[in-house]
Amino acid sequence: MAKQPLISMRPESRGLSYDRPAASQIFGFIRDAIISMELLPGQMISETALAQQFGVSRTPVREALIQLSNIGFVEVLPQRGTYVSKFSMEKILEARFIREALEVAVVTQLATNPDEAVRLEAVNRCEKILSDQKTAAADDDALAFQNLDDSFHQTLAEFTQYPRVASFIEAEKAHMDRVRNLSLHVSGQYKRVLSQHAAIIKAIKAGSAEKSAAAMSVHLKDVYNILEVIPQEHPEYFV
Amino acid sequence: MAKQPLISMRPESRGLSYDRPAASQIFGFIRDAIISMELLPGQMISETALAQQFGVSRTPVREALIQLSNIGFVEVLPQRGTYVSKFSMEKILEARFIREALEVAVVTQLATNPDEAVRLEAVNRCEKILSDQKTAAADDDALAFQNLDDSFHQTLAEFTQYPRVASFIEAEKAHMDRVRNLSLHVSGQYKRVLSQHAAIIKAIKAGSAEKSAAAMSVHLKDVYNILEVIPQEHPEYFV
DNA sequence: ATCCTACCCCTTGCATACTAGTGGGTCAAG
DNA sequence: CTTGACCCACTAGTATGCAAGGGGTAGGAT
Repeated sequence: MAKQPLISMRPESRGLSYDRPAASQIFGFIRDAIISMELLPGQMISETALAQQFGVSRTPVREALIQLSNIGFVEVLPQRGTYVSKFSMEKILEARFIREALEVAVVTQLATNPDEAVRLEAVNRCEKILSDQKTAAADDDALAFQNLDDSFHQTLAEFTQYPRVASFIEAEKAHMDRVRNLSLHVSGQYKRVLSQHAAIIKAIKAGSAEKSAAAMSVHLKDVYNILEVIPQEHPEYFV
Repeated sequence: MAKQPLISMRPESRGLSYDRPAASQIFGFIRDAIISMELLPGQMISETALAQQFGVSRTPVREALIQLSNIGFVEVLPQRGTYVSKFSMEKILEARFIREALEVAVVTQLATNPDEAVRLEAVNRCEKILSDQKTAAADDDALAFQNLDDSFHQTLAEFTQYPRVASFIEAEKAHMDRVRNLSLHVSGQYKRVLSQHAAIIKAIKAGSAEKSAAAMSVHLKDVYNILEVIPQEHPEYFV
């Protein structure tokens, strides 16, 4: 009997593109499936099953899973199986710590950038995103809101000119998005996030490193709210 | 004819341990060889050659190389070869930026830790390392000095209780150690490093987040000195 | 002499086969 | 009914073979 596929794929995306390494594409598929909670914490994901589903051999799947274990999304237990990582308070706080460290450094560098034109462009682009976010909040479109939140932080990171900084932030952010996607507790949070983003922009515009850092720090500590309710609502996903 | 082995191995370490995945062990071997400049930037390292040398198949070697490419130590060019990454000013500055962001956050957290006993233990352990470092400097033992420098920063990072923070710092530091190992420009630097470490300890002891962060920031910006001479001395290792 | 072309070797990417080890399920003994 | 041993199915780790493509080289044409 055919098992339930681990990852649902639309027909047009069932096949992998031929002009890019299969392992890299598979990595992206699984990562997105984990972030969106399509693959649930604690769930076993077999190399063989994924290989059949993607129509490839175990080798590229295995390479993708190794990469995912590096960023803490799965855990590979030799001779036992590969499992989607469960949440743990320690790991979430760790991701938050790393992300805050990086993002504080990002806004500090940006706010103290002597080239005012650069600061202005950053501010303009972030204000555009913020205004779109207000629209998304008004429409109660949580998905769009979250994507724009991503854009906001990525845009800031790109101004460091250090691509790995942006990718690190994205990776650490993903850990928290995963938790956030457990339930849509965002309705009441729209307003707070919007005002926090506005405060960050304002501080950068003013060229104040201290205020920028403080505003970012406050913003990123906001997840503590969620962390007080979610573990109790979904204890099965926590270690 | 037998080619020159890529990595020199002592007889007793020529074989891999059987109770640990081969890929992981090989990863460590190659990483250390790259940091110590035993494998030179730009040098080609073939999967086949390494496999023969370690007495394994290409598979575990390949997995190790993929991991090394993730941390930017090698570059895998499909159908062309795998090469030890050359230095680039951008990548070095990027590593420095990430490391500063993390280490500043580390000492900030430590300095503001309300539990004074924890601060005291951190200070004590770091002072012990610092005193060993003074001995190493007096003996002009650059290798010991560098190892102790590692210990100093790792010890601080461990006090965050976030293991990934320590490993990130270690990884970013490795990029700079690689450059540093190009030549022993350290003789004149001993004194500066020692006083900078002392300043960091003093600020933590005083419980001042601002002073701790500033002291760490100054310390990590010190590499700029090296970066002004090394690229000119070894242009062949830079892109 | 120079340029172009065809070929061949070597590279990584992927597929397949095999090994060792874990955990569960079954069956028999107490 | 409980408990223990054994067997089997399935896991990840590794070995090996094949496919596809890039690059250098040799040889011929101009």
